[in-house]
Amino acid sequence: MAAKSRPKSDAPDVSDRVIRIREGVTAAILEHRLLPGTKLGEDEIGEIYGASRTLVRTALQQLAHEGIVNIEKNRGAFVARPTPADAREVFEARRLIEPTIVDHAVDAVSPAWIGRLQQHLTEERDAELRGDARASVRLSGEFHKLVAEMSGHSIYLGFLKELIARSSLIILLYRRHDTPACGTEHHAGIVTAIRKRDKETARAQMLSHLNEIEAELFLKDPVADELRLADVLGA
Amino acid sequence: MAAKSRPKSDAPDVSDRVIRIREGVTAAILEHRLLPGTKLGEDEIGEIYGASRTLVRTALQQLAHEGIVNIEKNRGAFVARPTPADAREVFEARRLIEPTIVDHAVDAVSPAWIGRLQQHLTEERDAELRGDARASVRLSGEFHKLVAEMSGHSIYLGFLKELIARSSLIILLYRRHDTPACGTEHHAGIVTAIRKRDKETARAQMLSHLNEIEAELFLKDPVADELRLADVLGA
DNA sequence: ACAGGCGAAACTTTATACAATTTTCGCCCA
DNA sequence: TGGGCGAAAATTGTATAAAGTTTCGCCTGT
Repeated sequence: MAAKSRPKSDAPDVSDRVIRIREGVTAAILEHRLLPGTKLGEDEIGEIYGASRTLVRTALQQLAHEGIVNIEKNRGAFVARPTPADAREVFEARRLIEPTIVDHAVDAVSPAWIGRLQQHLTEERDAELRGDARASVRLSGEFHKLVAEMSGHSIYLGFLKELIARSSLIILLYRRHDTPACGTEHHAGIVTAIRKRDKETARAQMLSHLNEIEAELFLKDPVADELRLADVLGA
Repeated sequence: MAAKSRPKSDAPDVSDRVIRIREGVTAAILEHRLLPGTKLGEDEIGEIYGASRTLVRTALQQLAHEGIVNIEKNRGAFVARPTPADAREVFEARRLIEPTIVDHAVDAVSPAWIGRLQQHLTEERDAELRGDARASVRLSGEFHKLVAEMSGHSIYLGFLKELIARSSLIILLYRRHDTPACGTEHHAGIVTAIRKRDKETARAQMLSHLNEIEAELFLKDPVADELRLADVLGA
C-alpha cells in the first residue's frame, strides 16, 4: 500500500543503471576529472558502466537537459563549456530564487531539519580540513540543494538542481585562485538564521553568499562566443 | 563561419521527427484532447507519427521532464494530473520569475520586438473573436514565452517554458467556468508598459495578471496526495 | 458461488543490428 | 611540399528483436 515504486528524488522513472551512469558522469564532470569540451562517446561510457548505448543515451540526454552536457547532432555529446554570459545568467537566477527558497525553509524549520543541516555543515568542515577541494565543491552545492529540499517546493528544487550543476562547472572553470571554498562559514550563518526563524537575515545572508561566490569568479568576455583561440592554444 | 549547426530553440540536438512528436503530443495535451491520466502507449503514438518507439520514447522523456507527462516504471507514460499543490507551486514560481523577465524585456525593447508582440496580440484577439478556446489557451501561453525570449535570458526562458506547459494543463483542469481567456487585454497592457519602458508598471501588470489567472482557478485540496477516490468514483 | 492462483497476452525495458553521417587518413596532383 | 579529393573507419541515429514485468482472464479448489 505504500508508494513502493516512488524512487527517490530527481527522475521519477528511469532505471537504476541510468541513474548510476548519470551520477557517475556528473561526478566526474563536477570534480573536474572531465574537462569542458571533452567528448563523451557512447560506446566509451557504455563499456565503462557495462551498459548498452541505449541507457547511455538516456543518461546523456538528461545531462544535456541539466545543462552540463551539450549534444550536437550527428557529432555526439560533449562536456559543456559555459560562457561568462551563461555564468552571469546562472547567478542572476540563483540570486532571484534562493532567497525565496530560504524563506520557505524558515517556515519548514524543525529539529529534524536542523539536525540534517548541522550534520551537513560538519561534513563540509571535514572536507575543508582534509583539503579535499573536490569534495568541498560537491558538498557546497549539496548544501543549497538541502535547503531547497527543506523548502518543500518541488519546482524550486528542480530548478535549483539545474542551477547548482551549472554553477559547479562554472566555479571550476572561472574561479580566480584555488579559492579554498571558504563558503562553509557562510553556510553556517545561514543555518543559524534559519534556526532562529529570522527570514530577513537568512535571505540577506544567502544573497551576500551568492554575491561573494560570483565575485570570486573571473568572468572575462571572450571576443566572440565561439572564438576562444587563446584557450585552445594555451592548452 | 556562421553557427550553422545551431538548431533553433529548445532541444539543441534532437531530430526533426522527435520534435514533431513532442509538439504534436504537447498540443494534444494542452488543447485538452488528451485528458489527464490518459495512457500514452509507445506503439500507439509511434504508429500515428510513423516513427519507431525509439523516437517516441525520446519525446516522452522530454515531456516528462517538462512536467506534463508522468512516466511510471514498467507501466508507461501518462498525461500528468497536477494536484492543487502543484498548481500553487507553479504559480508561485511564475510570480517570482515573470516580473523579473519583463524587467529585462524592457531593457531589450526595440521596434522589431514591439512589432512581434503586437502581431501576437492581434492573433490572440482573432482567436478570441472566433471563440476558439483551444487556440486562446495556447496563444496565451505563447505570449509569456515571447516576453521571455525577448528578455534574452536563456535560463529564465527554459524555466518559463516548463512553467507555461504545466500552467496550461492546470488551467484546463481547474478553471471555474469556461473563462473566456479574457487575459488578452492584460497582455495588451503589459505590451504598452514595455513599449513605454516603464518597468514598474510592467512588473505590476504582469503580477496582477498572474494573480487573476490563479484567482480564476478552483484549487481544492484533496484529502491526501494519492487518495482521490471521489474523483475516480465520480468519473 | 467465490477466493486464490496459474498462465497467457500486452507492454515496457534493454540489447543488438542496420543505416546515415561525420571524421580521418592516405594518396594524388599541382 | 602543400593542398585537396576520396575512400575507409569510426560514430551517431534509427529500427527491430530479445528479455523482463505487469495485467487480466480463466480455471480450479473449497
